[in-house]
Amino acid sequence: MARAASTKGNTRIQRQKTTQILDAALEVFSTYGFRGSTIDQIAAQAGLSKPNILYYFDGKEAIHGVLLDRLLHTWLEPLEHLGESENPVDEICAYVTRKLEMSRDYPRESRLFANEILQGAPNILAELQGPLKSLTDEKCRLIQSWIDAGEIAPLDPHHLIFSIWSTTQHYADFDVQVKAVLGASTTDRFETAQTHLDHLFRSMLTPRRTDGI
Amino acid sequence: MARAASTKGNTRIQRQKTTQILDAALEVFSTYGFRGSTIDQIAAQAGLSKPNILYYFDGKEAIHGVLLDRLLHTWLEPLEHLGESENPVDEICAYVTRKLEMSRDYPRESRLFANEILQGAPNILAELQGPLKSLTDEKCRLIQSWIDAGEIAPLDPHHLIFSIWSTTQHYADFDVQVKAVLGASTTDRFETAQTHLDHLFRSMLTPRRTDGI
DNA sequence: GTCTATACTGTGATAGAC
DNA sequence: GTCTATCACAGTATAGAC
Repeated sequence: MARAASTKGNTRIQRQKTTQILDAALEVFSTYGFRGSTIDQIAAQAGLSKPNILYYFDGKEAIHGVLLDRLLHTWLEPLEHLGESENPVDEICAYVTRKLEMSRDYPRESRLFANEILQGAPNILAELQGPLKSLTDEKCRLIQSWIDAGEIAPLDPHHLIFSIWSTTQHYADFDVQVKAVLGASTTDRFETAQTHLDHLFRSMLTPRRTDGI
Repeated sequence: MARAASTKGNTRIQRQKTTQILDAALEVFSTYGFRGSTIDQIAAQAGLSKPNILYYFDGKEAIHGVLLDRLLHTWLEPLEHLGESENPVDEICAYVTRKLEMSRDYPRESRLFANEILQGAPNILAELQGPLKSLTDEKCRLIQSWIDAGEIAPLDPHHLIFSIWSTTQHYADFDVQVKAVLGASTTDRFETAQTHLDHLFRSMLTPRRTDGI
């Protein structure tokens, strides 16, 4: 994977402009996808000239690559902290909450990731099969141990995680649809979603005496 | 919305080729997005020449428009049938199953839709705010009546629907990630998902005597 | 109706002045 | 280090032969 980042990060102004460009690129790439974005758009968004962008980065692909690199770190971080306290149900629900907060606070990152996966993950497939799979497998073993101890209801850990990812990221990736369907008064959609998702996963995770439903 | 479809559908061969082109375009658009796709790719996929494609459709956008039109009809159809039998919980779970089957059988349509929404729904925003919202609101009133009758647990109907859409479509839109994380033996992922999602929503929907969790 | 050849436009990237 | 001007190419679409 060509991940040729900007080699210019020495002076204060250089770091400032690099940040400025990456922020603009995140805005553009997350909205229009990689192919749908042009350097002109990024330049306009950043308030810089096109050649100036290309002075700081070795082309459009390089900017995209840097964004993806940073993204993966940010994205895996909440999952890494899963299981550091005691109560398993609360622990998983806290992870749900954290993921939903990320959809609210970093929707552009979520959409950048979604765009990449949707189109076959051409640039991060190796990371998915490597670091992401390792971390997920590790957390699935933890969840399985909670199941074996009877602390949460029996379920498939991998699919539980898929459900958490999909329901929370939906509020960032499909925000246009969410707002269209909710119509007026969408300002509290994240609060309502929080209550709903907490209820959803708590229902499923809480063990019951009568196992059969 | 420019929805200039092919006006050529009279002879047998014309209908055949139109279908052939639309199928090829669905394959390409769903994989690379609108901007990421070229007429060359569609032509190659369809086994036709580029000018031949443009003889049948008034440009790239027209093909995309026809696909989106057909998609919306297909996509809303399962939701329209929600509530035609008796048991509310089974009814909603059947809808979940139907949606999951669609992710399995029509992943390209799902990704085409996801691509469009993700990038702000430039071509179907009106349909989301109109037909989709109307239908969703109607079904939410139905769900609310089930809640009022105590037949399912109290919850937010809109967010329940969001959860159903996101969890089921995840298996089409994020299939690359699902397969990467599951690693080997991913052939039964839809069966496992089916069991998991049925359990997930059934847990949430089934009313309890003791209301507090 | 379908093809070959080609015009036109948008976009990524570079050269060279300042 | 940053800009203006420009190149080179890919991609949409059309003209005209057959």
